[in-house]
Amino acid sequence: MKASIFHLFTTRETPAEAEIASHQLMLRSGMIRKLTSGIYTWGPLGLRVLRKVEEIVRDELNSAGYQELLMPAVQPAELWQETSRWEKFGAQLLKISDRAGREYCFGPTHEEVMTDFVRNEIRSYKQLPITFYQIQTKFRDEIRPRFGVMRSREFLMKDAYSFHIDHTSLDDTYWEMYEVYSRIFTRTGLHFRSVEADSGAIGGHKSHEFHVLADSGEDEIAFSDVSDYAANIEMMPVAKPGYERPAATEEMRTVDTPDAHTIDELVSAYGVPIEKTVKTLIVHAAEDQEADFVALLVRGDRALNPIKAEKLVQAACPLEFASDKEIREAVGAGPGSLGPVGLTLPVIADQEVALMSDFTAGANIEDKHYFGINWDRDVASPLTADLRNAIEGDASPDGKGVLQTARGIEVGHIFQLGTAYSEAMNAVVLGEDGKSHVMHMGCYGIGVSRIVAAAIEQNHDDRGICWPEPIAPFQLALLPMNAKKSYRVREAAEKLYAELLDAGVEVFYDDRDLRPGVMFNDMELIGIPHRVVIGERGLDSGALEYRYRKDTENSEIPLDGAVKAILEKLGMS
RNA sequence: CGGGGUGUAGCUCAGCCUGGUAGAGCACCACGUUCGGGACGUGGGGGUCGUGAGUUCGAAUCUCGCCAUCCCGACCA
Repeated sequence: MKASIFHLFTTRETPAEAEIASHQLMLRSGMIRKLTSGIYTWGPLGLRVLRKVEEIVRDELNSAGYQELLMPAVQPAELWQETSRWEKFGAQLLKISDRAGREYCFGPTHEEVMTDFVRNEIRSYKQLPITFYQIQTKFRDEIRPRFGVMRSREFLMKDAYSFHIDHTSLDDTYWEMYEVYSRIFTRTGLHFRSVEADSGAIGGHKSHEFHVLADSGEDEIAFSDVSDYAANIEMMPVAKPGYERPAATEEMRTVDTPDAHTIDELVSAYGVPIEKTVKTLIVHAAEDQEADFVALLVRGDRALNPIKAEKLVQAACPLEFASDKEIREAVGAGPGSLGPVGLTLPVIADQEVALMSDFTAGANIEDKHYFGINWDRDVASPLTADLRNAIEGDASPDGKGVLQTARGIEVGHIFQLGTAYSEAMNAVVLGEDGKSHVMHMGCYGIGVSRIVAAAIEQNHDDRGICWPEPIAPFQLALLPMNAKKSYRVREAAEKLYAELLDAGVEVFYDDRDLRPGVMFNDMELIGIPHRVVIGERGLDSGALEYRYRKDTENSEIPLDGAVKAILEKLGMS
């Protein structure tokens, strides 16, 4: 590709709207342009990267024997009503209607359409298992799109669906897909980690996420420092503490605490050790409960895990915190003065809280706390559950080692759906026994456009992007110095360019009449992995200059046999 | 949805407080000088100042509404 005919539009300044490195660099390099909130155009440069990622995904899935197809983006409401998701999916579902007033949505995912396709196509267990996939534009009306294509509303996704006669077959394909995903992410050249995950609203049984590791990631994952055990922090269980509750040593007493409405204030103003504090969170109760609210207790320095909390039978799902007003009406005191003693609401304590003694919590009286509270003596022992987030240093739930944490960007997710959709949509096949069987299903997603952003997040420096070679927009940048003035340079560059193209190299030949500094900066910004410079200086000594994007020093390549030497650098010989 | 911020040229921003008829840098066009790490000079094109109303002799500037956009939102108990 010649730069003179390629739309390269780089900027020196960082657009004000971009917060994180990948978003800034994608805008500065001209890979993407925003059309409107959460909706982006992929420019020629960005599209080359997107296509590279897509090709790796497609190639591995095809190799595994899965079949590509392409489904409509616009889907009729009736299909979604069959599974009740027309309502359940909520505001993320972009609903549209046609001229006759018929309702549709722009597909955020394709379980319904795929299940409909398969129930019409597949009649016999002999045709199973079968897996279809597509690479297609999805739309989810995110509450808060951000970070460019990292969390956009319109995005490119690979979604695959497998269909099975029974759960055993589903399990086989699930683990096969797990391996395929591992190969895909390995091939992109990114550092990733798979973790056990919450299957979330989609439901189902088993689920794993694949995360690209990056400090700016929105997800936190936890893993054992010695075993393979890893899970999203959302669902990482916390092991029951192995110790007994210490005996009470203090009497419970009421303390006026007008200055303490937060745990931090309690600690700083009254010298209470934070691990002796308990915070009380009031959430809405599930509809079938007698009480309207439930109190959840976690230690003052712990974070409530909302996923664990909403799985409690007593709590509403999705989790909803009580408002200030509701708390005052139900308890008689406001946030900042709440605690288990004298509380008339059902109480569920984190398992660790139940083992605390001599602790401090709000008195349910405005501006008062109880110090030296002990279970059984001052207040009945509560129901307990695992309610808090795991943190670094906790024992690994598999009993091996301690947990470490890292931040990640979720780029892949695989689920065992079971029969949730096939049952609702009556997707059945005839079995060996001559009877109808509801098919078992798996679904498997990869955020293709998100991978591009994640790759940059993981691979950049202060000069720009440092593409992993498998997904770089070009392999090599060929930069002639002052070609307009020097016939020799121009000739040599043109010749080398032609030879490299012949050899199948994806070369970006910068034939623009620009000062060298501009070329260097552009090439480093857009992150082309290999760079070859041709100048008068080098031609005099019979050499080309070579530099790898992540290096800081040049090396020389003899002009004689330069193509062969370059191919070696590119790993193509 | 709640809170906060911002809307002025393609981009980054100044001007607004204290009303007087729109600016800079980058980018773009032309010419010249430059030419191995984002050159310089001269000349030029480009903005109904988000939008609607109001106040005023006069509004980018003051007032109100609307729209768009960005950031934050259990961690408080």
